[in-house]
Amino acid sequence: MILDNSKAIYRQIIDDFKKKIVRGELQAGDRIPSQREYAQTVRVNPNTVQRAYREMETMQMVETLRGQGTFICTSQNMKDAMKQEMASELLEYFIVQMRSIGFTDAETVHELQQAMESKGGNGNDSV
Amino acid sequence: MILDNSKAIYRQIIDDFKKKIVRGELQAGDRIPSQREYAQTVRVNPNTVQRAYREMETMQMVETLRGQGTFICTSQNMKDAMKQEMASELLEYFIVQMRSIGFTDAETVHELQQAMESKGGNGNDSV
Amino acid sequence: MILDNSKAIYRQIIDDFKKKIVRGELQAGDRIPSQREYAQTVRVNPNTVQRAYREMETMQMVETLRGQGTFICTSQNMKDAMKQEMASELLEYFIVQMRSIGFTDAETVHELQQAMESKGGNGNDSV
Amino acid sequence: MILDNSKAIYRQIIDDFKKKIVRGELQAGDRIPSQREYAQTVRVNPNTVQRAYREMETMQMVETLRGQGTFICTSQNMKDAMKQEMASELLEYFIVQMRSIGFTDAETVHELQQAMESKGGNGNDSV
DNA sequence: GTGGTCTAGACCACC
DNA sequence: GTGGTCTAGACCACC
Repeated sequence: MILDNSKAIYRQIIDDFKKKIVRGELQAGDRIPSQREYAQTVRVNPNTVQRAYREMETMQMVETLRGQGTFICTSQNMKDAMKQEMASELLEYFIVQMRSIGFTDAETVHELQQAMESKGGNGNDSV
Repeated sequence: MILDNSKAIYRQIIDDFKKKIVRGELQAGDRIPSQREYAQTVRVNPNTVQRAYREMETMQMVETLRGQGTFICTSQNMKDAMKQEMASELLEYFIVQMRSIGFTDAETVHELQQAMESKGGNGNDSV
Repeated sequence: MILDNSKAIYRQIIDDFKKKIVRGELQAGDRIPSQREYAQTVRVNPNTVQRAYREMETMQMVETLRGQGTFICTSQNMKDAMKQEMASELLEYFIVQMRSIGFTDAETVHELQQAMESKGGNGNDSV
Repeated sequence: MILDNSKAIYRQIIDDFKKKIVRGELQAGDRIPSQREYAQTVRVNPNTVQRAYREMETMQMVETLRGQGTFICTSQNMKDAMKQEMASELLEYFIVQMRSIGFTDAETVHELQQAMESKGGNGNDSV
């Protein structure tokens, strides 16, 4: 994972796990690295990792089993909510930026459809 | 302007000027801050600013008159090209991200149209 | 390579590579010295060499592969253009100087032809 | 006068006077600056200027009248010789460079004639 | 004041 | 090892 300073590091850590869960790279029951491990690989202060893990526990994204480690425990509902939340952020950013450089909403939709075609379908549209 | 470390500083400076030009905040003939001024306000080394300005000169976004300053000199063609380039980047990022979290292209278009409505038109669609 | 202060060092470096390419001493695919190596041999700051290399990259004279080095990548078209550009500079300088010391153009041509003979052909004129 | 370090400074000083004489900017009888004046305006060590002036005196390009200054004293013969010498240097350099970038002598002559035309006659060819 | 060049040296990413 | 970015600061040329 690559960190930047656009937002707090612990937030970036959480968002990274969210992405992996929504994308299906991590599933309920999967073990994630220990805080110590994680802190070492990402070169981040262990306290920062602890804060991220604690918040994920509060949100019920993960659960910690003493002596065993930390595990993903997202329900389907939670995954759906996270997916919608991430989509909202992407949509918000996309709309604001396109408007700010002078595209009308209609133009933006048109450009989007064209770009999707030229980039090839994502396979989900096929029968 | 706020800097992060997601990309090189000199690149961020260039992109910021591009945005301002495409948005019409800066027009051909406008003088931009001197290298030293700019460096002071964004707290960056003058050499870094100079690199950004030099590359903008190469791209013919600006022209510099020694002893006088640096001036915007973008043609309409160049503005159009920059607008399209910026749109392409936004589209690319948006499409890739939405696909990666499991939206089909059709769903993405639908979500976009809904989000646009709920955020209010951008004024360009109205009569 | 010998540096003087008639023009910027980075320009002299670029011009030296141009000459070598036009003369065929360097060909597409050839690796040129690393920035550090070059800086040491000509006793110049690595940053100055990097600026020269970077501008050559922009001009598409070379391409750089991070971690591997910098390589000549001039097309035949580019070589022809560089050759003509160098010739133009030489011609411009020669004509201006000869005129300034009082030679008519006809006299200059005559002097040139005489000098060529006395210096021996360049081998390309012979049968 | 602009100095570079391509050759010894005193040589550059002499050559500069030669040029001015051959071009007619300086004529026999004209007074040139005192050594002290010259050293100040060109920001050069007075000893260097002295060496240049002394050599010009030896060559009989100038003569120094005690208490009055230094004066140009070139004969027509000397001017012709200097003109020819300067031409030789220009020719030598031009021929070598054009050959080195791959022009045959015939091509060089052709390019020269074309360049002379496109730059307009020097006025000496007219009736 | 303005921009242009250069040095010295740090730290990073990729190989 | 390679190139890429950035800082700090000097000195120059043009206005």
